[in-house]
Amino acid sequence: MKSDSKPTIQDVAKHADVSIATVSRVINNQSGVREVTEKRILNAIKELGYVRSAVARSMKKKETKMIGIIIPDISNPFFPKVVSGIEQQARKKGYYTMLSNTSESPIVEKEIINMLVERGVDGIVITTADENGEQFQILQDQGIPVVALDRSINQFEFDTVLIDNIDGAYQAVKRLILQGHREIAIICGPLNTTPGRDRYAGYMKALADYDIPLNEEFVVQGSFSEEGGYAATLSLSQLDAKPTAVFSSNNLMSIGCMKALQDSEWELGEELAFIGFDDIEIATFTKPKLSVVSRPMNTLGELAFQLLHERIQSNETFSPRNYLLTPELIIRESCRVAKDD
Amino acid sequence: MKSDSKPTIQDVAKHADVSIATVSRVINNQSGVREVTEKRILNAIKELGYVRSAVARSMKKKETKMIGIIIPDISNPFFPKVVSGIEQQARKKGYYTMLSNTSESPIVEKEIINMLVERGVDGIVITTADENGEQFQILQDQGIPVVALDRSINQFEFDTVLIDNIDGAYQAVKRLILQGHREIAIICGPLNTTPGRDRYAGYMKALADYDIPLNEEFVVQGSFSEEGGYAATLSLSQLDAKPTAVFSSNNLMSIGCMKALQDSEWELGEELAFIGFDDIEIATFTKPKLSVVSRPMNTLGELAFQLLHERIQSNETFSPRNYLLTPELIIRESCRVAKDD
DNA sequence: GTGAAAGCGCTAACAG
DNA sequence: CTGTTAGCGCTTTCAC
Repeated sequence: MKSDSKPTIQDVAKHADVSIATVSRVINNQSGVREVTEKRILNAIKELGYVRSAVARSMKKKETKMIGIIIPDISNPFFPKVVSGIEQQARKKGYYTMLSNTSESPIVEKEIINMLVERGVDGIVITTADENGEQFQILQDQGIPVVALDRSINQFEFDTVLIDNIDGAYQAVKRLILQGHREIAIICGPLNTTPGRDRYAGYMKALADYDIPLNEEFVVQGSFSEEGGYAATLSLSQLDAKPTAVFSSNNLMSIGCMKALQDSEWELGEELAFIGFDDIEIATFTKPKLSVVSRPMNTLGELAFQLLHERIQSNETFSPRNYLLTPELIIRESCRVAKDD
Repeated sequence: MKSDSKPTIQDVAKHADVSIATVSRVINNQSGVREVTEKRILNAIKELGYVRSAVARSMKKKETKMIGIIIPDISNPFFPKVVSGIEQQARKKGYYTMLSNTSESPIVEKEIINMLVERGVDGIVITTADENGEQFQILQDQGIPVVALDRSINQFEFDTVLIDNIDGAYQAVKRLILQGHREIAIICGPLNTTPGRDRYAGYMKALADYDIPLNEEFVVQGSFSEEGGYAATLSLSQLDAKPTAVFSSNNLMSIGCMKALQDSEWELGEELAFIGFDDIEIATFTKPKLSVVSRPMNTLGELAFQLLHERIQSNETFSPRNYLLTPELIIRESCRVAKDD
């Protein structure tokens, strides 16, 4: 049925000749309505094309059944995978998700957080663009449950679901070392992020454990992006004494790295071994195929929602839970080469 | 300030010793409030940690400043790009977006549409999973503006922003023909979707224009996914008389196709030319590099929001606008080979 | 079983 | 300039 203004519960009540209370009972599947009455109401609803207003409902019930998801880079395939995990669980529990993208901008992130608070979301899962920011104050003040995913949040006590980045990087670099490499470079991400810092730490730890002195020329840095990886690799390629192996801190950077390799005359394989953090689509199309550190992305998302949901449900406050998931080293071909043999 | 229940406009009014109307004026940046008063109110807001409830506001104003975005596959990199375009424009106009993923399920899509209607979104941009479905009835009934992106919607008159799929496929296949190929296969997407159908139509048209008879063995079909492309390519590879060129209808399918090529002994290059619809990350990592049909994804999104916004703003109804954007053929290496020379 | 009525927090006349 | 007041559409006691 078409009509100018959307029908309300009032209209339905009038049409079915009952009170709005009864209509409310029906649309909320509450018992205690005679079957005939219910049928009459259901009929009126259909005829009028009535849709219950979630806005009014939220107003009354003080819950929106919406959770916000904030990610820093929708173009990074890692996040869609994680988001799927969250969504899947959320749907099961009757929650809907609002996904927003900050493009790594703390300013945008702050705006989005405020927006979500205004909109009254029941909780937020966030991979922040600024781990030290003050933008979370409002969430704490308003008592909105938050789960930090993949990147921790300082100065605020939220639940966290992180990856053991140190271990992941450590395993990768260790592998490189055990294959005989000693000239191992790292393409670092931003060191003001947990993943950036920790992956670097894992690299350092591996070197230390195997008594390999740090060559500062082999530590290059960039943003978590293709461009970042490209520039870093290029600078590495211009070194007089090039490394024999490279560890890349991020999937996008790995792609940039591969492109740089193509553009310079530096060849993967004999000349250069490689392991990257996070699996990527191109990994099996390069020659040799890329070895990578892989993360359980779906699980990450599922777990994050579970923690969030527990907090939304519970009235009591309890101290933050911190989960650390273990990544897995997937060996393909790019680290088979032992240079010095 | 922490407090148990969130402060309301009432609390602020009391705290600043004014009426709620005045507070409302201030938080809405309306003129006509003495500066001292305003300061007092601003102060109270800060002290109380007050946040305006968008729920209550929406209830009163009958607008939510939210638009819904519905996409069928968040893992397909095409969509994040499009979504970025939408978001960018939306943010400029003060709208926020709710992104939902149907995973190509019409059932989920229907649920999401209902959810968005209940939530009172001001408009919807959708790439539907079911072009013939009835799920749009409710949108029409409620008078909610809709823009169909990338896939048209039958039986309902919504604005559309589409790609000229026929032309894109036509150009690609024509190119293959002009290089000397006559045994050209197509990996089709689902023929109950516009893109699937139209790309097939473009293929047929090119064959017809150049008097190449259709070989039905060269027409294989699958879902718009890696698996779909993989299976299709495999079946092609088992033909006694294999094609000398393949046109793939979708980015994910192209990836599957490449994987299948690796797994069979069928080699891109001398043996086989290739062009795929949509550019992909791996395109420059295969040997030879892949030629592709590329689409202006960002523009697609931007345009979609613009159309939507015009409708949201306007009170009058006007007949649907249909945009058709032109894709571009990017020639790399995978179609240089002319078999019969 | 069903209805009447009181708000949820806000905006927007309308008064003063 | 500022305050009073009437809803927006719904859920939820509390009566009957």
